[in-house]
Amino acid sequence: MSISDAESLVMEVLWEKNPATSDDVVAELAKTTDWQEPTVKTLLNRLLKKSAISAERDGRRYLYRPLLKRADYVHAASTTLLDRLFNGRVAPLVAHFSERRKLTKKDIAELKRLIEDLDHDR
Amino acid sequence: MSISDAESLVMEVLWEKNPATSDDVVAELAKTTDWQEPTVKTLLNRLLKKSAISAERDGRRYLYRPLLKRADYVHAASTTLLDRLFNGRVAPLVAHFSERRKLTKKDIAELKRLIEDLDHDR
DNA sequence: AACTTCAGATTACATTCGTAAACGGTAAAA
DNA sequence: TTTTACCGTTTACGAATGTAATCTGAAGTT
Repeated sequence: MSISDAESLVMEVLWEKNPATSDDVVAELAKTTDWQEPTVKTLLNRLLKKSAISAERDGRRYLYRPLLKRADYVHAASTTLLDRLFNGRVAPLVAHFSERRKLTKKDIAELKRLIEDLDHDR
Repeated sequence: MSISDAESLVMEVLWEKNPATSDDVVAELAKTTDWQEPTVKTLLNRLLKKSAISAERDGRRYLYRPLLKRADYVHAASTTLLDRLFNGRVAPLVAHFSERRKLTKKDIAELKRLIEDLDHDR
């Protein structure tokens, strides 16, 4: 069962603030979307049904927590993209962005360090 | 108007064989999916409507050609993912795969060369 | 000229998604 | 204790998507 785009915005909020009440989530998403309260509640419920989050009663409300870890979600999404578009490999993606001149100086510096470190400790 | 997952498989075929008849596409996709002929034709029509491909009459059939370039599609999809998950930057994605030990030796070698080249010609 | 075939066009239909309104029960207030 | 408010639950509904069957018209065959 996969997380839709809209649902992933809710997950992002919970990854930032854990746990959160539905009001927290509504408030946070109001900053970046036009979603009404019922919309956010629907998304919370769909995520519950998918076991991507948990809900623990706290008096009259619930505290929602992410069950799915962000890193795992990121990994799944990234791997899917790499598989579909770059034969599952990272270097071709970097090459693509390089060709398009979309690597910032910062990117290049970071990549350099990364590669050096990798080369060393092995 | 965006290209759905199923539609993108049709595009991949057209990027490989350009132009292609619907039969070509059906035959090619039969290797990797269970799709019936009408399914593929529906997808071709939806892509036509989206102007992602063109159709030129050739006797009784059509020759289909991609209008959308693969590199552009790849770029749009990759950018969307980077923006949503890595603040729009490439290096953090590479770092993520590095942490997960998903960089192959080949990746590392290629990245090294890439970075060296980038460092030089500028 | 009538019959058949084949490709594209039209129609179909269940599911997921985005977006939200309406309902209902329990805690708080009067 | 009756009323109100609030929060979660249920229902809604159009658009997109995955998947395909059926219709139609023109081309080929007899």
